[in-house]
Amino acid sequence: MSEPTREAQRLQTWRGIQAAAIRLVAERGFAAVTVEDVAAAAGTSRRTFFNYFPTKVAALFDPDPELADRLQELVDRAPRTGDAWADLCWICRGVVPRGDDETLALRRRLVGDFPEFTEYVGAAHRYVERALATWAQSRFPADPLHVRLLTGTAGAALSAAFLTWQPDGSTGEFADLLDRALASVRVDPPEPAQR
Amino acid sequence: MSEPTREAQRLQTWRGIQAAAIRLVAERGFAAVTVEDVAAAAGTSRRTFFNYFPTKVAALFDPDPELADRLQELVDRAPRTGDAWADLCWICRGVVPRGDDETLALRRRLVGDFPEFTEYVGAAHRYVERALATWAQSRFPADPLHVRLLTGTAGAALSAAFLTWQPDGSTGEFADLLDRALASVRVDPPEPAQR
DNA sequence: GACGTGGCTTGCACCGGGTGCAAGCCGCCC
DNA sequence: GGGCGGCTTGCACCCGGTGCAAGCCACGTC
Repeated sequence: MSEPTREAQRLQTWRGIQAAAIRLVAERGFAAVTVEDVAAAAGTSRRTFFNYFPTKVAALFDPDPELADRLQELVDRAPRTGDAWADLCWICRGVVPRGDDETLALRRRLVGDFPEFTEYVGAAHRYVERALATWAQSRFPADPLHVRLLTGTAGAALSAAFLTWQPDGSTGEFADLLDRALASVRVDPPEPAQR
Repeated sequence: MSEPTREAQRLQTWRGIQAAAIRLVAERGFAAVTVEDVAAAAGTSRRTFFNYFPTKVAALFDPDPELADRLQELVDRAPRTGDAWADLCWICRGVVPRGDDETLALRRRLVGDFPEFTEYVGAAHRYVERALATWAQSRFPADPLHVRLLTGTAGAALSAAFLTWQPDGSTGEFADLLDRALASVRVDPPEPAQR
């Protein structure tokens, strides 16, 4: 057997746990699966589960480390035109590559099958929002209202598109839906406070 | 003493628990206060606490029943112009009466003192979002994307304004801030799916 | 004014998510 | 080969949240 370097080992168990979590929850529903179940299915201990994921929801929605890297890169390369909202949309579009809908469909089906789950959808995109937030923050350090409006609105558009999208294809490709959602919303710099 | 009708009694303990919760959390922070503490401070039992509030956060952010009634009334009276986003803004503005900033300031101070708390802010406005959602739903039953964009964006604006507002008055009145937030965002009907 | 119904409270027992701690295992580097 | 340090695991614990069943008492009825 090849040398199981520590890093590779870690990535592997990370993915093992996430895969187990998604599979089990898809089968039985969120409430009917305990962390212990997931850990066992992934061949680790309950305690180890929490070494990798801070919460049960995180196991379902935390982004694959490689994807997180890609997101960071995206943020770094974001354009800086005069239209901040347009730039933000550019990043959002980059988050969802066309065609590659596999895990997205899985997660979306989770929400469809178990509606109680909808309240976690916000958390699902929170890591994107965090990235957007640092971007916006670096761009408008003096205008916190603008920063929060930009990131919050982008998050709303993401969630709206995600919830409206149907994994059976009846609503078309997710990327297109997200485009429509982003196109119908606008955030402009708020006028400065009364002086 | 006057007759303690059941309804009045109930409202009183509801308010007692919420007041105790806000006070204690403001003093010690969210994590350092247990449900048992709150119940004891309110002079009831732990179990009763959960008869009134489904979760610990709810005790802090659930709207006073009378306020909830007012919100419902507001939704019923909302205008129905051709501009749905404008109508929605009208409702949002009605939620926050000018001048009456007391409990708002209390809650805002909570977030200021304990930043870990920020993630619950969304939950804080969720009851508003729910009301907006039914309104939007009744208005655009055939366009779920539009419905979700409207309510999600409105919620984002509310949260952004709430987080940017400073209870010390340095950012002016909350209602004004909310106005600026709402004014700098727009949601238009998404173009229909490709056909 | 007595009485029974039913809502509200409460204690109890239980589940399960999340955490600190300390011991052990083993890849890695010197 | 040997020690350092990261990763795993079990254990004990805290606390949020829930079902249940018993008791209490306001309220409507006669």
